[in-house]
Amino acid sequence: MARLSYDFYDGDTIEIARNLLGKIVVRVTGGGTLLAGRLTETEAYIGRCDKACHAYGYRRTARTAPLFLPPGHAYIYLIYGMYHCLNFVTEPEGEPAAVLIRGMEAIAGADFMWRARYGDKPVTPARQRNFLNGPGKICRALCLGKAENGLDLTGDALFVCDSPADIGLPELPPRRETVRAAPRIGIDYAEEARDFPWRFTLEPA
DNA sequence: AGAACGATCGACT
DNA sequence: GTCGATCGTTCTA
Repeated sequence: MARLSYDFYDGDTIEIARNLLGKIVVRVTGGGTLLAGRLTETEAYIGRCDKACHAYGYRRTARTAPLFLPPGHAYIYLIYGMYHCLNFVTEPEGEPAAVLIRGMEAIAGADFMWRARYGDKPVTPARQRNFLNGPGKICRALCLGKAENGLDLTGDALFVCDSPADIGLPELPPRRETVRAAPRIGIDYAEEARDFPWRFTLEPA
């Protein structure tokens, strides 16, 4: 199946965060279930210059080690003791940086993801609105946790492709959309980096 | 060894 | 809008 290669991730993190919007994240679970979502929200984190990045100033610890892997790997960490966040490692190897995956629309395996998020709870408008609009929710839906930290994004368990056709699904109807840049969420401690407009969302034009 | 702190979420006023 | 849950990671000593 066609997927984005190493080269896509080997570059400027902000550019990649924008370029990821509209792309299809594909996850194949341990049980072989195909899950996919269209990316609608991302954030850039760059260790070299960004106090909000876990690897700010090239800080290298057990947790940040995956950020020093070559571009095109997954960085997944536990936050607030109960949620995981998925990132794609970017920049040339040795530059710790990544794109946080914050939002997507279900493309494949929606029923499986719903169950992973809500169990048997019934469908409600509120749950539909809040289905996949946060980093912790996405990891829950895609069954991503500590075990998947460091995964190679050119492998078969987790990757990104340009369109649903790349995984044998029908193309989506074209939509008029624009990219909005805004300050990132939940990093008020990060001093000047708090205001960097490195959060990108895909919105109706 | 102990303390402080989250790149969040869902329940609730 | 506010607030508590919950625990691994990191830092200090």
